[in-house]
Amino acid sequence: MDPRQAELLNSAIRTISIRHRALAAALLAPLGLHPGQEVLLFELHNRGPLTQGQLASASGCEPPTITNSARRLEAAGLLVRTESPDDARVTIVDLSDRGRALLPALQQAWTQLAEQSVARLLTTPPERLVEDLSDLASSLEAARARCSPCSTRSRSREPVDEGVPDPGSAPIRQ
Amino acid sequence: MDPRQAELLNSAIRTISIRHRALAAALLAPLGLHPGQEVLLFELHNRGPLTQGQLASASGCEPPTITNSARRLEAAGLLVRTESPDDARVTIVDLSDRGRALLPALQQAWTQLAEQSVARLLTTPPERLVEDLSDLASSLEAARARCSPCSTRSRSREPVDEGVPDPGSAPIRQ
DNA sequence: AGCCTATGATTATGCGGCTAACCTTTTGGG
DNA sequence: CCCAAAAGGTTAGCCGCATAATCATAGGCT
Repeated sequence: MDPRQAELLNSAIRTISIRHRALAAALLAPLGLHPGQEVLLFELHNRGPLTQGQLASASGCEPPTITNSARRLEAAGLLVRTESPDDARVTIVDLSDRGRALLPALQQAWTQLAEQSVARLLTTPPERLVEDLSDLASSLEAARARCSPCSTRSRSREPVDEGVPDPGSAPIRQ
Repeated sequence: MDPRQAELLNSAIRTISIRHRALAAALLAPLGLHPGQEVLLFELHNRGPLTQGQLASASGCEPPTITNSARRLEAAGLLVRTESPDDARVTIVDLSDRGRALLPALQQAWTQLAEQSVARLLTTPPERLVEDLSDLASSLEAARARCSPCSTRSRSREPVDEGVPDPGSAPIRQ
């Protein structure tokens, strides 16, 4: 791919990520929520009580993220976490009454977010934009699915000897 | 806007943000970089030495973010920060030799990121996707510019009565 | 039964990003 | 000339999100 096009694509995605999140923050703040938290509430609303693992995959993030976010939302009184009676490992999370009461306003904020996001489009019909974004989202999800099984290989208890860890081949860590 | 469409739009943007970042992390890790850091290096490469403030607006994030990221990149030896001789307040940041040496590999990773992002598109021509994403990015940038100067006034606020500090009207903070 | 693995969740740690508050240096009036 | 306002950065604190390591329970297999 042309490096110029690549740069355009990556930069556009970065801008969209940051600005959409900022807009979400502004619209969710009156409801006492941070961006990302609303997704958990929506998933619980649409699918009913969920295991934290289910909530993780439903919301597209990793289990530790759910642990922390669910804890905060529980402290805020918006959801309840209970131990499963069937399996002592799993914790089931569900909306609380306060959480449920928040949903209409949340739905409204969610709609405003989308409206304001596309309000200044110059050349793109919103319907086509949604289709293209969904297509891109699927493409990225597929890329992830293809890359993931390679690294998540046969986890035997015996630690695999990887040789000498390359000192320059990992992200900076301070 | 139709709530269904709004949900599709917001969810797609969320998925794109998370997955694109994850893919970037995977491609940048061999170079010792985290997603977001490459942007600073590219900007310095394309525009020459910059003030941290200029770097902030060029990279689309806030000054405190630059302070921390630039510090880490300096610690990694990829860039240099020097006090401006003209103005004791400003610090000028520029690529180091090591940072410059990293650019070709960075350019390659950046291109791979874009290629892999669009590799599984089903119905969307990549050129159109780039155009639409750029349009959306501009729209969101414009929304930000519009919301920033005015203090959220013009809308009629029916839900919350301004006057008593509502204990639930700010993001959850623990 | 006994062990070994798989699974669900949590802890620890780190990064990018943000806002609010603060410090320092410049600058612009009176 | 001096002092107040503006401008550039940093600090402190928080959140979402991630990976790696750990803990605890469930399940399978001999």
